[in-house]
Amino acid sequence: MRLTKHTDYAFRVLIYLASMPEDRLSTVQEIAENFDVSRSHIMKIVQKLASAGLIHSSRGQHGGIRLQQPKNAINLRSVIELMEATLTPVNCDDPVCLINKNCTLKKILHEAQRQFLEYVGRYTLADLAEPEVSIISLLSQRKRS
Amino acid sequence: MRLTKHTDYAFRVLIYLASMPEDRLSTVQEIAENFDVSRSHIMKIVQKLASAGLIHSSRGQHGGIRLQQPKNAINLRSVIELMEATLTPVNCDDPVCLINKNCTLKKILHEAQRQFLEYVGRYTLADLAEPEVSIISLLSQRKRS
DNA sequence: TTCAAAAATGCAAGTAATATGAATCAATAA
DNA sequence: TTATTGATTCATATTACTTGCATTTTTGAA
Repeated sequence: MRLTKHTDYAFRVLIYLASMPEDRLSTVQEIAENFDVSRSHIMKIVQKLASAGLIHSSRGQHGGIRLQQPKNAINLRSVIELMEATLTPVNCDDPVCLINKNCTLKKILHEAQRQFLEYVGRYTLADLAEPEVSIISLLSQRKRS
Repeated sequence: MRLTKHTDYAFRVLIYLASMPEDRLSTVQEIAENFDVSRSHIMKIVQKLASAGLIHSSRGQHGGIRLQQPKNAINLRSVIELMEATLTPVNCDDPVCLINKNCTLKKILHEAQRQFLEYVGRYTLADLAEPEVSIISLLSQRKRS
């Protein structure tokens, strides 16, 4: 009962990009170094985010990535739904549960899950950015140490 | 983002027991056969449920297991909290996230998780039992086929 | 007292999902 | 044409989950 690290990283990448000046392009390399994770790994997350239209990427020299949408248009729920492979709380079919048809439990759990997502869906990336704390400064602190 | 099968099985076991006459003792063997899962596996789930006081077990010949509490006293939330190893939506410390301290995301996700549990907590095992559909009959159907 | 049934426990291993990285390809601007 | 950067593919590591086997302990019944 935990989000995958992919989802976690996706949020971190988005927050990172959101903390940058809008016109600045970041690179996968740069993010990977700051997060201390391999380039290819971050790339996978970036790929998904890009193919979903959340971030924009451009190749070539002086290429890079940036948010494609305004911060307040990137809903947290959509990020979770994009990144998580499974979002159903139980799998009644493996192994098949004979109570299945009239199962109230399934309904309850699904509704609870729906409420989870509904709540998260009230927020956007804009709600995560805390202007008074620059992430860039935090990251540069790390480099110094 | 899914409950473990342990939790799933725990619910199935509890529903099974709840469908039995109160004075009847079921055995792990019997449940394992009906669910088509190994005895030892069901045993582990039963162990946890027993040590938490949800079901009562007695050894020896003519021993077995049964609910220890009335159906309406067994809260679904407590079952989840008992069975799930991790109930925090994200792990900000692995790898450590530098945004950590002022992270609004963490707060949002935790609150969403809280709402999930709060909702599930409104129901008890009694809400899952559907008297008009006997589980026992469903199970015997399976045996026939 | 002995025996059989049942839970309790510990050990080991299989399996699937997740997480990670290396290497290579393709595009683009200087 | 070359350096930079995203895109893609492949392989592997790791972890959590799942399962089964073997043995022990308890308890009621013969």
